[in-house]
This record gives sequence, structure tokens and C-alpha cells, in this order.
Amino acid sequence: MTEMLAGARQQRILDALREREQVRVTSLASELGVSEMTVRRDLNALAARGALVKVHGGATLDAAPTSNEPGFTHKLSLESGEKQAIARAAAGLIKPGMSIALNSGTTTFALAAQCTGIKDLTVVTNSPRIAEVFHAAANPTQNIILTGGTRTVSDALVGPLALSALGQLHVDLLFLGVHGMTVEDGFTTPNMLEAQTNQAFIKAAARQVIVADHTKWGVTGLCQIVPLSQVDALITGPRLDAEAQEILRQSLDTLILA
Amino acid sequence: MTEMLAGARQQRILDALREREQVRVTSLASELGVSEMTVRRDLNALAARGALVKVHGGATLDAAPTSNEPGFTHKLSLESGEKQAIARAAAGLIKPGMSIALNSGTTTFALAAQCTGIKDLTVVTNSPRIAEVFHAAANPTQNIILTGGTRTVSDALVGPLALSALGQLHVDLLFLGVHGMTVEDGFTTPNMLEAQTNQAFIKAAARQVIVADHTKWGVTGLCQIVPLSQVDALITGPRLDAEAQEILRQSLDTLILA
DNA sequence: TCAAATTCAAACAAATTCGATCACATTCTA
DNA sequence: TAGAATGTGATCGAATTTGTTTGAATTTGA
Repeated sequence: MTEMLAGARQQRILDALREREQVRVTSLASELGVSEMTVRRDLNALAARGALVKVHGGATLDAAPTSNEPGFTHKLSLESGEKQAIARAAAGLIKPGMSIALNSGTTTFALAAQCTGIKDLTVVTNSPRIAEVFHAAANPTQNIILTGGTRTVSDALVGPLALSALGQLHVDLLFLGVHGMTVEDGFTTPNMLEAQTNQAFIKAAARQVIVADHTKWGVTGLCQIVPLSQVDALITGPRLDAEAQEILRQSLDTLILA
Repeated sequence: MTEMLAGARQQRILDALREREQVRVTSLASELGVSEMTVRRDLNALAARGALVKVHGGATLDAAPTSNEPGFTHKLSLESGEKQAIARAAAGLIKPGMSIALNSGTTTFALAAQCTGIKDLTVVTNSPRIAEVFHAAANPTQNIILTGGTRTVSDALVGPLALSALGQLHVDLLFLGVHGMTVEDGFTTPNMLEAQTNQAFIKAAARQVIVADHTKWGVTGLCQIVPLSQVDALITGPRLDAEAQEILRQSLDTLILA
């Protein structure tokens, strides 16, 4: 059998990776009929191009696929219709020319996907993934600002840099995703650094809108962001039980059931 | 067998390529009954017309065998050998426990892929893509800081937020990718905002190392970042011509040929 | 924590491939 | 027909790719 061109061999590595999610140096070497050193060199080359990520013993696919790849956005669209409905209702509040802020979260991510067509929009976010959505859409009238900071496991940029950045900015409207909300503890999140960053988001916005599906009601995370009464509006789903709706109506200026 | 006209022979190469996806110089030479040198000349001519893409050992139809990523990776794969060597040499300067900075660029990206295994490393970057490499590798001993700012087409975060963030940070070692370097104009980049951000990178670092392959020599971008003499070291490839090497040796403390 | 097994990459060596250069043959042109 | 232009083959040093060795680094299991 005639030996393979180097490019074809690397292509086969990528094919194997897409099929199996992860590959081992040893198995690739025997499958491709080359030495382990050659496989390692191929993995280095592919990793340098961002096509895969090396791990000890082999390689895996990129943990966070870019939004133009099928999978990420697709997976999200399959997700609960409630999040989509909330995102649509939230997008309805945004007018061309506004400046908005989005913290990191799945609901705000769904909202971002709804906003790529809005003209003259300025968006401040601490989520690289949300920034990527706008960047991929490449709307020349939009201005996307990433706060900076260190990244948490949930794709949020937090810490001193994020706080410093948000301290320099002011937006018309903030959409804040949260992990839990109760009467006693208000809006909460499990990560202390994210809580701190979210407080900075609130300070930076003239109006605050919480976006949270009905499953968040009754949940308390580690850290309080703000009490219920400290925000202007909440957008949630109609499946939230009546008692909770009543409580929220009394605590907030505006309750929107998407 | 009567000899073939050059045009007809090249057509047969293209036919073979369409059928097989890839062709080798050696097999084409025997199939067509000509020397390998002649096949190479044909491949060069066809490559110059854009009809195929030469690779080591033969040629393929598609430029990027991966088809995964746009522009960014394509540019990298052209210089892969030299960029890889530069990245390796640069990684050799990094010790566990250090704090480093990487600006946005293909060479620094290749370097990032080499650094995911280094322990207790703090990395400051203005490239979401570089941050993503480290994040995907998920080394728990590493601390990744993204500067924030607005994103340029070349994946760099720039502007007031980036400058503000870099003003608050100090790192041991900076690796800076550039677009051009000449005696008269020093290190340059085509984007004014990136030049400004790169200057902030330089101020934030105790030592500065430029990483640039030999094709950058003699190129002048729109904006100067710094004169040659203002950085501590340059890592480039051995294919840089001798005269340029001599000039650089006189302007810089350290010139490393990877 | 230590020790064994595994994995990694640098260094060197071998094989292959590339392209500059020169020599030769054929074709074109004055 | 002489001379130039072009295409082709051959040679040789440089560059690239690949494999092997070896020691360091990492993971794993106690």
C-alpha cells in the first residue's frame, strides 16, 4: 500500500476524532501505520490550528465548539421552548440604538441569538460565547464589548478586571440570567465571583430585567445577587405557579409571562 | 508511444486529481512517463493558476484538508513548519509558576497550544481564541485572564477596556506577534487599535519577546508598535537572510533562530 | 506520599522530497 | 542554416518528513 500524504493522515485523525470524541496516540499510530512520534507531531500541528485540543494520551475535540458549527446553537434551539419564548419577549424590549448588557447564561445566550439583527446595538457581556454569536453574525452596525476577566466553568468572565470594566460602562438595559429566586433570598447564583460580577452589571444599568424560566423559582444558590425588589422587571414562563406569580407581582414593578 | 504536449499532460494530472483527491509526484512521473522534475514543474504551473494546491509529496485539490475553520487556520498552515519551531523555542523560555502575556496572532496561537501543559502558569491575552485553547485543555493549575475590549476582525480585543485591563496587570514575559519588521519602522501592525493595545502589552511586561517568522522581515504595517531596539528578544526562523540577522543582532539583546 | 508504568518530546539519524542549476534535444525565427 | 527559445532530464545540496533512542514528565496505584 502506497503511503499516505501527511495532509490525508491528519484528515483521518480528525475524522476519527469526530466519530469517537477522543483518540489515543497509541491507537492512532497502529491504525495509521506510523510511529507514535509522527502521530504526536500531527496532533501538535492540528492543535496549533485549533482543530483539536491535546490531552495526555491523545486528543479531544474542542470543548466549546464555535457557534457556526452545527451542534451548539442547534442543541440550544432544541432546548425548552420556554427559554426561547422568554428570549423572544426580552428581545421585544430592545430598540435600535440602545445599549444593553447580557451576563453569562443559557437564557441570555438564547436572547443573544435573537438580537443579532437589531441595528445600532451596543452589547456588553462577560460571556465569550455570547460575544462569539454577535461576532459570527458580523452586523457592522453593532458594537460588541467583552468585559474581560478570568473564566469560570460556566463561561463567565469574572474577577477584578470584569468589575473594573463594568465600572467604566453604563447601559440602558440589562438582561440578567440567574440560577435561583425565592422570596427570602432574592436572586441567587452558586458562584460567588459571578454574584459579584452580576452586582456590577446591575450597577452599570439604568434598568434591570431578570430572565429566568419557572424552574428557577424556589431555588437558592450559594450567593445572593440582589433581593427581588431591587430589579425593575422579570421575564419568566407562564408555567410558574399562581402563588409565586402573585408574590412576584408585589415585589417587582413588572412581571412578564412569555 | 508518442510524446504528449505539455498542456495535455497537465490536463491528465488534473483528471487524476479529480478522481483520486490527491496525487503523488512519484506515481505521476511513472504514469505519465516523464521525470519527476517535469511533474514538479507541471504542479508548480498548475498551483500558480490555483488549479491545485501543492503539498509535500504531491498535490491535493482543496487547500485546507480540514475544512473546519475559516481564514485564520488557513494562514497558519502555510508557514506551519517554521511557526511550530518558533512556538517550541518560545515555549522553552517559559517556566512553571511564571506569568506570561500573549497578544492575538497566529504565531502566538501556536505558542498557546504548546503551553497548555505548563504548571502554575498565569496567562494574560486579548485573544478569545487563545483563551479558549487553555480553557479547553482545562489545566486546573493555570490561570487564564482575558483583557476585555471590543473585537477586531483578527480576533483581538482592543480599545479602552483592553488598555485599562493591561494597565492593571504585570507579567514576567510577553510574547508578541507582529505583522512586519524593518530597520526603519521597527515592529508594525496594520491595525491602529491593535498597535495601541500591543504597546500596553509591552508596558505591562518585564521582558518582551517578539515571535515572527522570516516572511515578516521587510514588511511595514500601517502602525509602529515599537522600534527594534525597544524589545528584549526576537525569535524567528533560520531562513531569515544573513544580512537581516546581522542587523537584528546589533539592535536586540537576543536573537533566537528556532 | 512513593514507585512503577505510561506518555511525552528533544536529539539524532535515515529516507524522501524539493528545487536550483546545468546539459541536451527540439522547435521556432530571422 | 545559425541562433534563440523552450521543454525536458539529470545531478546535487538543502529542506522536509519520519523513525528510533533516550531521558524527563506525567499519570496511576498502592
